[in-house]
Amino acid sequence: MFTFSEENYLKTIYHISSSSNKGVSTNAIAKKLKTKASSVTDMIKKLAEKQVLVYKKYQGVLLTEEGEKSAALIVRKHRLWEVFLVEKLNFNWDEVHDVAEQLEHIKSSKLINEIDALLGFPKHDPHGDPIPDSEGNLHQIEKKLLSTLKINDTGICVGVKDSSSAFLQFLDKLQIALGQKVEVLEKEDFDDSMTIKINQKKIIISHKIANNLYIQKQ
Amino acid sequence: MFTFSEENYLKTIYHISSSSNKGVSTNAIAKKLKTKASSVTDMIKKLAEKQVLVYKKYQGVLLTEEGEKSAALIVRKHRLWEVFLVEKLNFNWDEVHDVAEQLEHIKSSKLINEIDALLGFPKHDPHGDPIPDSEGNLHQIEKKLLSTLKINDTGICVGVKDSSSAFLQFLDKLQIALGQKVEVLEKEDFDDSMTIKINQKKIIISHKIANNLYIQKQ
DNA sequence: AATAATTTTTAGATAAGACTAAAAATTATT
DNA sequence: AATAATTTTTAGTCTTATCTAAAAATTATT
Repeated sequence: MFTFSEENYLKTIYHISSSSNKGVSTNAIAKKLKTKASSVTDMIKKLAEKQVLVYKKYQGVLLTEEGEKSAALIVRKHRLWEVFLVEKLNFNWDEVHDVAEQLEHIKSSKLINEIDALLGFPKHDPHGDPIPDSEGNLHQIEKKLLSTLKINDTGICVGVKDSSSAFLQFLDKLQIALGQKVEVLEKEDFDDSMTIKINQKKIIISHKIANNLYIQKQ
Repeated sequence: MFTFSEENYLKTIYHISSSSNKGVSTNAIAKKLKTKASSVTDMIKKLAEKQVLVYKKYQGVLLTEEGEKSAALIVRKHRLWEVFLVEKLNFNWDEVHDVAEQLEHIKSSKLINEIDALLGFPKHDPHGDPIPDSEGNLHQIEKKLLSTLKINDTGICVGVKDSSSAFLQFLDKLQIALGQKVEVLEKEDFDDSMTIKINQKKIIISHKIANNLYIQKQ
């Protein structure tokens, strides 16, 4: 069993290592957790003793198989709670993060399995991120950033890279939602903006937007 | 905002003072929280500084109006979560306590209000205990212990005094549930056992059982 | 009312998790 | 290869919430 704080470290290391797959640096962890490098060093030692990660001084850390599973199960809980909040409790997708951040630490396997069942065993959270199964395995779908598509490419909007409240609310305003079909009509070399057709409408979006929307190509 | 631990103290003091209505002693708190009297003294001082209770050395404590409201809102969360677990997630009434004990500390007024609405604004938890409203007000119904009824008295089973897993499971075995009509047929002076009619059946129950079942008299 | 028993408080210690400041190791730059 | 810049670790401190042991106050008993 892990403490609140240990779980947050595990989850953070899990997220960082998914994007790089070499040792996760002390500073990277500190930055994500908004804490100090010295605090990270302390906690890393503790987690290494608990065998959930491998730590060599100055070399960063890597999760062990057990650590990765534990982390995935926390992420699983986080994402299932997010779906629950949106599907059952009328939360908007930009309101769920902070609450899920608390709910993910509740210890009860029956609880999370029943939530899973109540929701019909969803595979993705409201931001399109995959939900690990009860063994901690994750099934990633193939997706690309909208910014990488070429003119006339089409696809389905399946996720967001940036899930900040500000970005999500902006998408709401543009009436862009996951599941919608997207077609690239034009690309502007000057500022990398794009004209796309989405939700029956033709709109111009900046590179920053296109670079934070995941598309599943057809 | 209160810490986890502060909330547990508040809740405990709230529960103890509801049954006595004079100063709550250090020892009583320590006993309920399974901690030491010295720890209680420390925490009491902290809570007194936060103005949620009044503390005079050697005199026990009393919640202030603010403290009572805060405590009631924690109890509200606890009981709403219990209803949720039973009504929506297939928990049995003897399985809900430990999980609700965790969930009651989640901070989000939207969350608890939506849960309340999802459940249809229930007034009682699965053990028959009243759920404080969002202002922290509690509407107690009139109820008596079954053991105090006389021969030929009838009523509705509305709550349990002891909500230990063991007792609840025992009631399940006897097929006794809240909402059922009860009639007292006989009382045995020798051991204070009773013969009652409940759920279409005539059964004999010990004093200990009768003394832990609340009845609303008709 | 004096003594005994109990309750409560104080004093000092410990563990978890965070911090600052300084030292040590690593990486980058000239 | 030497120095500079950066990263990481160590050492020591702080806060929260707990504990034990002893002292102080209250309550009960003779």
